[in-house]
Amino acid sequence: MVTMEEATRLADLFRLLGDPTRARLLYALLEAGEMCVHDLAAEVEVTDTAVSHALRLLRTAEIVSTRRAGRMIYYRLADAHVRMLLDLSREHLREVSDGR
Amino acid sequence: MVTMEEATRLADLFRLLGDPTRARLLYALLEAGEMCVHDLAAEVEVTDTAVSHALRLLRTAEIVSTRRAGRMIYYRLADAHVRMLLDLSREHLREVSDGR
DNA sequence: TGAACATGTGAATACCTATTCAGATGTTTT
DNA sequence: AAAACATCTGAATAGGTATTCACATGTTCA
Repeated sequence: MVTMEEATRLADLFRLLGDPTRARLLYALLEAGEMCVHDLAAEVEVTDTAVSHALRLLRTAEIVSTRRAGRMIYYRLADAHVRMLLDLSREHLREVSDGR
Repeated sequence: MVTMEEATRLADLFRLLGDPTRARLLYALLEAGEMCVHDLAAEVEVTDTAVSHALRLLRTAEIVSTRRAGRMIYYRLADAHVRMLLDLSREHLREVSDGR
């Protein structure tokens, strides 16, 4: 069973993935493994500031984690569950798309 | 690789799951298999109208599908991918919660 | 120490969206 | 046909949020 509180937290999780910028950031990380803010901004084609705001939300929710190296901060997906979630979703979408 | 268009569609998918009402509806369906609008409204504790609006979004996105039986319309999760996605997410959340 | 670089922060705006209300559609029952 | 029921629809409002701008923080290198 899923309690109301649990449903709220699940919705919170999904809502974080439910933004094009954040989704692109996460899939970029899924592919690359690790990236710094500036490179993520270039890849996703938004400003550094927007990326920073987006990453903060993902960091707070423990969807991504960080590693500092000099003045750069490298971001990566937090754990295997997140990777599986992104992977499964992408697969789902591609199979659904096939049927068109 | 994930194209920009694909990322947009993935975000669209996640955004639909990223609302407490819709999340509760989906997890109710994951458990029960099939439910009519009125029972869903009772389970999730919102008005029939709000449920109807929510279900329309999920239906349009092919996340749920329907079956008419008399004057009632039964909703169910559209496919196995959706069920896996919900299941995996719930598992993720529960494991993360353990670490507190 | 100071300049250049990488990232983070806070406030403001503009857009999006969930819910509500009133009423419409379609279905069954008598 | 009319009443009762189940669901849907459209418009309006209220609340949330992504982006931008200006600036702050922290780090390296000369």
